[in-house]
Amino acid sequence: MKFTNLFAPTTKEAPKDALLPSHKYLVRAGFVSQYGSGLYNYLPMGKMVLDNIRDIVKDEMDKTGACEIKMGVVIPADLWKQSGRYSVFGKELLRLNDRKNNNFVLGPTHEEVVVDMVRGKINSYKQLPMHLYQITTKFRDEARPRYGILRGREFIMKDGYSFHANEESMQKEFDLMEATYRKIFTRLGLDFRVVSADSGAIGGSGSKEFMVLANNGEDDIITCKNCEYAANIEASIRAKKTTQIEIPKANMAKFHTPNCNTITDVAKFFKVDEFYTVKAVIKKAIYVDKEEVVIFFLRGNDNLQETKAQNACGALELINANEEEIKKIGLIAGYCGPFGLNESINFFIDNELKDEKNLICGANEYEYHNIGMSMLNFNESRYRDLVEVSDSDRCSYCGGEFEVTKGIEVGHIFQLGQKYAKEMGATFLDENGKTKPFYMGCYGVGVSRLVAVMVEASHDEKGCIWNRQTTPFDLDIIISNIKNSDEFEFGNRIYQSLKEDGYSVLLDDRKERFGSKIRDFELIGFPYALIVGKGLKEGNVELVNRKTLEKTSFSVDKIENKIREILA
RNA sequence: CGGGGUGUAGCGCAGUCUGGUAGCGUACCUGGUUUGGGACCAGGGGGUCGAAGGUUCGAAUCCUUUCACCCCGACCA
Repeated sequence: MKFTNLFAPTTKEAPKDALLPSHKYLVRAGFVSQYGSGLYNYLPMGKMVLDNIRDIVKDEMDKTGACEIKMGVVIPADLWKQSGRYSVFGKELLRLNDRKNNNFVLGPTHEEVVVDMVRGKINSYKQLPMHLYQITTKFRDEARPRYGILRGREFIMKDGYSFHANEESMQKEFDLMEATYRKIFTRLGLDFRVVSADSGAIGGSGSKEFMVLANNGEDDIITCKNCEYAANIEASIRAKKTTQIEIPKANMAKFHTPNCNTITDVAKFFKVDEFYTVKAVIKKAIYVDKEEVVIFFLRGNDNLQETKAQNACGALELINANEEEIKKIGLIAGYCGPFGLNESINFFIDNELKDEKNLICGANEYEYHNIGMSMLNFNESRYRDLVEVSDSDRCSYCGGEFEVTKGIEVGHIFQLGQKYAKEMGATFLDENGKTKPFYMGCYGVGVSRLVAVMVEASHDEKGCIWNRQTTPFDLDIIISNIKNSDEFEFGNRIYQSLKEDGYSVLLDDRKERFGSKIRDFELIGFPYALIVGKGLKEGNVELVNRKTLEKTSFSVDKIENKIREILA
């Protein structure tokens, strides 16, 4: 490709709203351009990178025996109603009507479509397992798109769906996909961690996320400094919290505690550690058809993990309850405790409080707390894991210290089980001729997001630094001055020769000054540049390594073999 | 969805308070001189000032409505 034929509008200045390096450089170097909130065009080089990533993903997927398909973007709402997700998915699901006023959605994910596709066509255990995947555009109407293509509304992902006759087969595929994803991200050259994750609205269990560690990540990751344990904070577990501080032994009693509506005040009042107090977090849970106030009880020195809390009560969403709502059901903010609650009130208690004694908690009476309380006699179903793990906690596997880091999610694999097949009536006959819903797994890779992640993981103050796996071109041949006929001819000759042998080269034949060309090379970030310039008079050209910015001089008769050797 | 901000040439911005011929940098076009780190000289093109309505002799500027984009938060299979 000649630069004069390439549409690559580079700029000196970044768009004012670009914050992250990946956003700035992808726009400045002419890889992508924005045309609406969370909507981006891929310019030629952006498309090349996207295709390079796509090819790696496809290659590894095909090796596992999965089949590539292509499902539509516009989906009849009825399919989403069958699975029940039409009402559950929330505002990220863009709903629209056609001319006949029928409801449709733009596909944010394709479980419904793929189940509908195989329903009635795969009807025997002999046809299983089967894995179908696609690499295509999705749409999620994000509340707040940001960070360029890292969190766009329209994006490209690889989503695969596997069908199985039993759980073992599903788990085997899950493990195969974990191994496959490791290969994909390793080939891309990324530093990633596989973490336990929350399954979110998609449902299912035992999901794992693939996280690229990055300061600009949107997810909090807990990693153990000592062992392999790593988890998204939404799903992380810890060794049970303990304390050396003396137990405030006391008989059950009620105390007048004026002005003690925070845990700090209560602990101070009784001169005990916050560890021995019970915190009540009052939330309003939103369900498909109703709302209710729910209370979550934790240790005074723990914080509520909202995703865990949401999962505990099965709500679509948790919001803060306001004072009026709290009052209305007879609760007193600041003095709320688990004992003596009205039977109609829904509440959950953190697992770690189970059977604990000598606790201080609100008495559900204005300015009164109970002391010497024991967490006995609550129904087992009240107990859930609710705490937010922090870096002061210890690993439940090895006792090691935790570290909290930021990560960008680039892959997520789920064991869906029979959820979708049951809801949508997708069944097969097993060995005994019995009707069974499929077991399913689903597996996603954020292909367009990876374009940004590659830059986020590899750039410097001058621009992008692409690796050989993803770069649009391996080599940029810079003709310093196209009016110098020797330079122009030599540049063209070596370009033709390499191109004919299938090397990925770009010839910068623009009528620009040397400075512009070298800066564009650094901004765009091809792995290598060949400078054909003033050294040519002495029979020399220079090879530049983008990563190190080192320039090495070679004689004109050796350079081509050298390049062939490097790019081999 | 809550709080805040910004819309003026392709891009980055000034002008708005205090109404009076729409500007600067950069990019672009033409000619010339340059040619190893984003050159210089000369000439030139490009705007319904986000949109609609109002006040006024006169609106980028004042008033009302509206749309878009961005930031913080909530949210994010």
